Amino acid sequence: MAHWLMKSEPNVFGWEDLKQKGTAPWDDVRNYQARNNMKAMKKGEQVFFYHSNIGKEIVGIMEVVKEHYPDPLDERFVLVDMKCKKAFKTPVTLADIKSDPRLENIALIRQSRLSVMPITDEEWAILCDMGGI
DNA sequence: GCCAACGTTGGC
DNA sequence: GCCAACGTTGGC
Repeated sequence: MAHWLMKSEPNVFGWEDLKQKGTAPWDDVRNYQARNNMKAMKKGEQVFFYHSNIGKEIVGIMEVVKEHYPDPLDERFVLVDMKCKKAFKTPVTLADIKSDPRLENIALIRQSRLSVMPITDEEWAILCDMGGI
């Protein structure tokens, strides 16, 4: 099973919004690399939720409940449905991630503008541990 | 508010 | 197909 990370600005759509809804479509991705990653997501895979701009931290884990389908607003792109799974006990900040040498190659740092990216199994385990779960 | 990184657009 | 101009993301 692959692992992923998705970014959202919490003032637009944050962890609390997903928690309240339970399940929600992940929309507004307008970048082909990010879209290709969304297309590769399989039902049941786990995804970190990262708050960009405000907070700059991983706040929890969600799960893919519906694999990619066309974006009704733009057929070049796709949506996936995500379910709120588990909040981190302690959010893991970008500063925390940058200061850990084990995470120096994480896509979050290496490709700072990418909004949907794969996370290695090793990175996943480290980040879950840092998040207290 | 600034700017680096980088993706997209459009003229040629 | 190249590349300059431009727009966007996202950290600082």
